[in-house]
Amino acid sequence: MQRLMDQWFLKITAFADLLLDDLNLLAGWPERVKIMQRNWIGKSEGAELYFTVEGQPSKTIAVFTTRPDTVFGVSYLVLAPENPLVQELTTRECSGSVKDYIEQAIHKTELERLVTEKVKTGVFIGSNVINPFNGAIVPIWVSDYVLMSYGTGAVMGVPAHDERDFEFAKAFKLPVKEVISPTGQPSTKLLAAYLEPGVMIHSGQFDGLASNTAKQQIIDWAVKNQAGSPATQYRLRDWLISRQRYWGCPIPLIHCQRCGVVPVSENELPIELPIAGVELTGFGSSPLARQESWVNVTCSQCGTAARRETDTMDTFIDSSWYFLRYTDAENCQTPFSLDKVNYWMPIDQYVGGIEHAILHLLYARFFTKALSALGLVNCHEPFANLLSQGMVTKYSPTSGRTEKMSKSRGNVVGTTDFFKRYGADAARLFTLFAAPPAQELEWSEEGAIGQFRFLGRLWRLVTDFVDKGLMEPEPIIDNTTHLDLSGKLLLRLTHKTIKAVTKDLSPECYGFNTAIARSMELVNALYKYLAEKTVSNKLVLSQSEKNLVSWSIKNLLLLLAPMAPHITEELWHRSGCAKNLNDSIHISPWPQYEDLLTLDEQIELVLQVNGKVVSKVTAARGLTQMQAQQLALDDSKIQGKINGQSVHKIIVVPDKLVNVVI
RNA sequence: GGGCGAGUGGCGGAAUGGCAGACGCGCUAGACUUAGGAUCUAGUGUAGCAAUACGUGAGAGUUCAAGUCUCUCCUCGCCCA
Repeated sequence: MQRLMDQWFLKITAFADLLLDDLNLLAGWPERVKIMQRNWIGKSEGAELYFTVEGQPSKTIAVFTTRPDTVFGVSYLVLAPENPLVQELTTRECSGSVKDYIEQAIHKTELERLVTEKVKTGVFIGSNVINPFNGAIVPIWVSDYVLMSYGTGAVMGVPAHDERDFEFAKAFKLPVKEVISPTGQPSTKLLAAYLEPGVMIHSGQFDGLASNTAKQQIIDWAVKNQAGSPATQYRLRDWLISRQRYWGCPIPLIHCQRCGVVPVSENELPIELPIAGVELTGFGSSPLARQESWVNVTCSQCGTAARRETDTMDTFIDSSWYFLRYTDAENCQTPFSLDKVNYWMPIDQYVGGIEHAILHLLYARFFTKALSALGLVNCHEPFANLLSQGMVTKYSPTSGRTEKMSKSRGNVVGTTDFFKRYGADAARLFTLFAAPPAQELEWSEEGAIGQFRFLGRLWRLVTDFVDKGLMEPEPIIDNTTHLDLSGKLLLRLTHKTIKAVTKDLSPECYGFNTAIARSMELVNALYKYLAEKTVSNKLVLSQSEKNLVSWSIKNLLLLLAPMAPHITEELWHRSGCAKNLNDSIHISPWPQYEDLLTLDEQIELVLQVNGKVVSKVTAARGLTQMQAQQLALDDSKIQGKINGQSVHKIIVVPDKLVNVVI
């Protein structure tokens, strides 16, 4: 059941164009979020056309349409049940059926009314209108597929070129008049609405034009003849902020008999919720309305008795600007100061769930634009970069499916127990490792324990090395460093890892999962290297090798620090890398790599015949095209495949692959 | 019904148009151990003893070369109606 109520709205529609256009400024936002916002705002351009009521030349009905080019195909007009014109224009003979119809229509929700598959309902109200373009007399109907809140609450019915109108006409045997055809020739029989552009027919002086061209000419004609005007509609509605709840920020307005609606004066703000004697019954009016001592106040303008507004605000209000308060949280005078808010805003990186793609992010953008228009903040957009992370999911025993983690689904995992057993670093590492951040993440206890094991490996690697007295807190790697082949490989892998992790952690990438995988590879390689250098249970390293391993470990810790902050800090101190007790790994400079040192001396060249891998050879890096070709042609397996056939061409991808096409 | 996204081993997932399956989980075998749900080593896409063949939802196309680009279809998810 719906009922009519006076409520408060914020006029977000006044910013519709700005909110739409400025999406183009948001290069750092995911495309799909911008698309959702665009659809939500739903700008459609077209015209309002005026139909004069037959027999009442002073009365016209305005309809909004995106397809003025179909106006010659109008076979009826439909009013929304709530449209006041229904009462005015219903004839006495029709009043009974119209009244019954409206009675049942207002009990339906908007969603029910707009379902397209649903059988169309409606009744004729007895009056007719005149089509200003061709003078045709068409009947006025009332039907619930038209909403009062969109456009003018009235639409023109063009069954030949609109799906819903087609259904409606079929249901009530109304004429279907084709006015646009793909070929310019009338169709023999229309089995469905034709929605595409085409050539105008049965449209008087517009016949033969392309329908897209005719659109503008029809609007021009309407303007010249006072039969309409260009118009733009938005799907976006004004933001209803009234809630009939106790928990919420009171709307700071007073209803005065004499002055009307008056804002509460600034020195009386904020209005606090009454605490004593509040009953939360869940029935009837807002609990606040029953708090007489709170509700009864004096008008801040005239001083006579008045009543407070008892609606509270939508909580989206708070989330629309909290980030501005964060810039100046201890300010007692104003919500935030200009210099601080302008120093920090816009936010470099905002992270939020995809479920906020529309409402929260649109409202926050709206607030920023409104405050910007008032000169309270300089930026026009609050969030420069947006990462919309996926939801955490888990198998739910109640439904038997993997779904969003929530209390109601009974698939929540408490962090406290997990932290006690495995630590916060393991939990953090797992959530970063299990999937890329934008994707859904399925919680798995086994997977998280895997991260715990990895941290154990890291811990033993570092502490064993330190306990053996081999750690050099200030390792020097230069041209006095002499390394064997496996030492060179470890040096190179460390440079490669720094390069890869640095790229993975950059805002363009945010590949935390691969960053962790790279770090694991480095840990594995360090174990392998140390095992290789252990002879009959004794680890023997030259000074150069001690420096190498120390340097590698130090960089490894730095790379992992953002993702496993606690254990890396502890190891940083234990390994003597911290300068003093107050020093921290988290303020240490990020590791540097040398591109030249990431390159392998020997590479594996893949040899293909017709795109299929036939052989692989090890070769020096940087071979010329000719050298690589020759290498392939000399290979015995390649020769076997060629087997005397003529070679059409050879494609060489330097340092990667040679493809012999026969 | 519309919009958007995604389909890759037993599982989560890697892969500037250039060796599909990095890394991890799980599993298998072994070592160590009083013990193991600890640790270490090796193996692990499918079929096959093997050589090899086949493999990224299905089908077509572009290309010397397609998980990746284009088209059609199927399934799932999210948002909207």
